[in-house]
Amino acid sequence: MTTPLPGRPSRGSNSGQPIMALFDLLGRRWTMRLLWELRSGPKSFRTLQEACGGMSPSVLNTRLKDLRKSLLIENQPQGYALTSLGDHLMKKLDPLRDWSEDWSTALGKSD
Amino acid sequence: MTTPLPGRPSRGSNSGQPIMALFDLLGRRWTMRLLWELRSGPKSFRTLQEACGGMSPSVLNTRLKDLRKSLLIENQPQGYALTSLGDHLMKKLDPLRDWSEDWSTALGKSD
DNA sequence: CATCTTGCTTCTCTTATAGTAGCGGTGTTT
DNA sequence: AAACACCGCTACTATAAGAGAAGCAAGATG
Repeated sequence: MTTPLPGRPSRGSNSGQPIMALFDLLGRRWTMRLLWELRSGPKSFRTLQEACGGMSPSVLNTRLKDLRKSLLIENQPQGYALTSLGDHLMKKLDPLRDWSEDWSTALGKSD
Repeated sequence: MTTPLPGRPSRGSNSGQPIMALFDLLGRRWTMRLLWELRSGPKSFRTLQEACGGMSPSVLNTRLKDLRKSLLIENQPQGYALTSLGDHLMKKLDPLRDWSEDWSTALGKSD
């Protein structure tokens, strides 16, 4: 499957609106999780794989490719790392942590 | 597949941390998109389907089920609508629209 | 009665992801 | 040099998720 990028139609959207491309990109298994794991600093391919519970290397590789194409991560000597663009995105996603706590409570599974 | 909920292990995470369950839930095709479409008010099954470019009714149905279980949407007389919980989540996701514009620019596809 | 819309269900086919194995390269230790 | 340990992958098969078309039962409308 092709990497979803703003400016060109994505899955279920022929408008090419950036937000739709973003949902298409993030709405794939492991994508948000991977970015989340990289918040704490660069990680190697295998470290990432372990951090994600032994996720399939084939999928990991395709995700890493997509995220690189999307300029959200880059391959540095220390390993894969968020770009400043990716870092900004994660900062936008950060409030989700608080929300998910409330969510947990609402569902009566309040840890 | 089972609906990911906080408090129980989700795909790639045996911790049951709410944020992981959230990523698991949102990291599925159409999920974020559906919530996004409901921001503007309640929509019927078929309206939603059209809004999402004719997405498969089978998938739509399972997503709606999942989102109801997760208390993010509910079935009202006017159609499917965000719960207050779902509405709060969308407010947290709203800054993504701005970010995606910057993203678009960075990729040189500035609309 | 006939016709429309709505919320689905059922079916088959294709695509995405999981899971295991292993390669070639680099660096370090013996 | 040989052995090991790591690295970023690639190739393969098996299963699960999603696409796409058809249609059905229930309710409203003519």
